[in-house]
Amino acid sequence: MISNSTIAYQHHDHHRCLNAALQQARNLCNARQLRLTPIRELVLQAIWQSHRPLGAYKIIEQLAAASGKRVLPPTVYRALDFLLEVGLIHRLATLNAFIGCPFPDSVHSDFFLVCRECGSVAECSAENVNQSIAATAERAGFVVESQTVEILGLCTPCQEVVSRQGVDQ
Amino acid sequence: MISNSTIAYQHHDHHRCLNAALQQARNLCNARQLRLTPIRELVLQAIWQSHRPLGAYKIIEQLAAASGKRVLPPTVYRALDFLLEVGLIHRLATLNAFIGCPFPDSVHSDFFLVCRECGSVAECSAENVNQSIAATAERAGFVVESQTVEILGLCTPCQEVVSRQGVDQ
DNA sequence: GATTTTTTTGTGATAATATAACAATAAGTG
DNA sequence: CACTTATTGTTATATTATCACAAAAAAATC
Repeated sequence: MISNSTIAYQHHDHHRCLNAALQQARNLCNARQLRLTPIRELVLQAIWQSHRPLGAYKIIEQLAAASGKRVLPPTVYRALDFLLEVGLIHRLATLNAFIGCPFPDSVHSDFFLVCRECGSVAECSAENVNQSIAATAERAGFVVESQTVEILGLCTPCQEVVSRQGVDQ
Repeated sequence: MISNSTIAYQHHDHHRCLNAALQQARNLCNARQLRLTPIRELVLQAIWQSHRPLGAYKIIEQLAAASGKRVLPPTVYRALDFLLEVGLIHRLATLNAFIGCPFPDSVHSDFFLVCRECGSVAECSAENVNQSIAATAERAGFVVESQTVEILGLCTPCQEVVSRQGVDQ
């Protein structure tokens, strides 16, 4: 299992996440002769502000607030399309929002653990999940091409918070 | 594994699906003292026109075309909310569309096999998938509350069609 | 280095999906 | 019947996403 769940839900020096992500993105684009233009990098940066997924219009607000750039929807969506294509970000279908990929170098079909309390999302790549899906699909005569797996629940820190609230009531 | 994949993707007498679904819905609502009002039933009927998921605005068109009813979005969305709540339909996050539940009586956490070629969707309930997800989530210290699993690929009949097209080119 | 081609971005308009707020009606209850 | 609750009607609007075409920037070619 590959996962960033131990980091995503805990207090941590998030600048390191951000910087690592940006550096990885630059390296990856360099290696593949892709252009990480200023807008694309700004969008990626906005998304990596936290481990909470960000909607396209929130990104627009972010860019306006942080860098004074006023970009319009098509520009942001084009940057998002690029980042999705390259694998630097993912789109969460259940949230209509985007999140940075912590391990963009390895090809993986992954799933997401969405905490309903703090909103943070961790990404997991687990072979047994992929295999059980593929096996079950096969039994139905179905050939898998891509999968969307998004799990809603509670991360470790929020489990405590919620159970305390339960006790208090 | 519970699944309607053998029916959904094949030619079949779909009236039986439709009638069975409507009858199940009436029984279920009766048993639970819920009101399957005309609009709710019409919406359910529209959704069960096929095994292809239907968007909310397509449902509105359907109702206008089939029964001459001109309903507005909030009405349809309220009917959809009711049907979702009761478990008579599901919403597919990747498609922003709704599909009838073939086995609404049993509580299940299920996943969906979406054929990219014909658009039909089968529903599967497989314990091994749920277990592998739960187990992997647990390893990440995450408590699962609900899950969204949508698989895109090719159903059995469409595999043949697509491979023939490949040969022809 | 100037010209051409390709890629990327800007801009206005609009499509597609979904909800808020409040009024009107219908159904259930004492 | 009077009253309460649940459901539907209606207007307006929020949210997410795309189309079409012009402008600008970068890359490729001569």
